[in-house]
Amino acid sequence: MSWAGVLDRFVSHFTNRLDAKGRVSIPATFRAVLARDGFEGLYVHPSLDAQAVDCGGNALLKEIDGLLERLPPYSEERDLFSTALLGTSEILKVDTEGRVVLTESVKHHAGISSEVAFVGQGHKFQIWEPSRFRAHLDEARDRVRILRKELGNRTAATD
Amino acid sequence: MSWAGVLDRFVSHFTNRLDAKGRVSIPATFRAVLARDGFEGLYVHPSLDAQAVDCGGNALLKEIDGLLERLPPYSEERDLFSTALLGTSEILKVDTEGRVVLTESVKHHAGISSEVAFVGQGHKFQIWEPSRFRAHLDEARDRVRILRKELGNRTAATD
DNA sequence: TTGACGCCCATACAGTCCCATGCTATCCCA
DNA sequence: TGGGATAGCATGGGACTGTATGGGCGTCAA
Repeated sequence: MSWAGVLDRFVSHFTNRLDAKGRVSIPATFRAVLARDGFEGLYVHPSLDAQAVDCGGNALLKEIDGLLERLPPYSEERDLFSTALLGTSEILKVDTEGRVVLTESVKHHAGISSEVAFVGQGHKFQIWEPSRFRAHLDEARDRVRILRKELGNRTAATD
Repeated sequence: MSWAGVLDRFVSHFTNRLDAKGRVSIPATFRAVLARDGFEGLYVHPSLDAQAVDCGGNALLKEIDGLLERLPPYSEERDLFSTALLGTSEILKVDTEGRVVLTESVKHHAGISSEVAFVGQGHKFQIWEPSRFRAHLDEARDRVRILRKELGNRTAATD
């Protein structure tokens, strides 16, 4: 197995605690990916579908930008996307210890109070309230199981 | 901070209060973008399809110019657009603390009384009455979910 | 003169920086 | 191979700085 490119992706998940000031450490491995990406700070925006918040750097920003650029200026479509994507985004500062302060809106959207789950998703990662993430994960596993059965006839499942 | 490509975009949203003199602080991060843009003051005009006011600097002006240029000269269409966009525009002065005084017409169009929501939209930002913005945002997110599905075939949507 | 506006200084608070601590996993050497 | 030294990481907390906000004062124009 080749490890090339692995350092560029957010993988695995970690749970860290908020301190009294509302700070939480970004997992060191995620920080390394962000550093490679070259983005200063942490770009975040509430997920449209889940009670989670998408986080990342230039890779995530580029994805969003690419979506917006396809829409004609002054179209209502574009304003809607800008509002929903850029207007709700935030750029969090990362302190020298690699921590961020989550804003109220971020915590509210994800239902976060004392702990935060960081979940790698390749070019980005998500933050969740830990118990909600567990529930989400269980559901996802179930659906994967079903999907794999359906695919079973056509493809050999990899380990 | 050294955010190439990020500092020149309006991102995130903030809510600030009007003081007794009718002044309101432009969020510091937005001021930084305006400074980079090089525009003196703040260019504003009522949004065409929302109860909000579009604000920005040279980048916004350029977009408006570009839009008008694409319309046939001396056409009724062009007259209408230039009236709606340029005729209702104002250039607000920014004081040494980074505050502006909103004109009556601006406040009236957006229904602003005591608080102002600043909403980043990339090359420009909008100002809203906060509760109206919340409502608009809910609607915008709903519609983006739908639009994204329709666009799904053509673009890689964010998940 | 009065009222609106620009300019300047004052202040509270949140955000940011910097240094300290405990824990764990890793390394090194006997 | 075991056990102590070491380095990296999550976490805590004090000090300071920038930002939003409030208010005073002079200026210019009706």
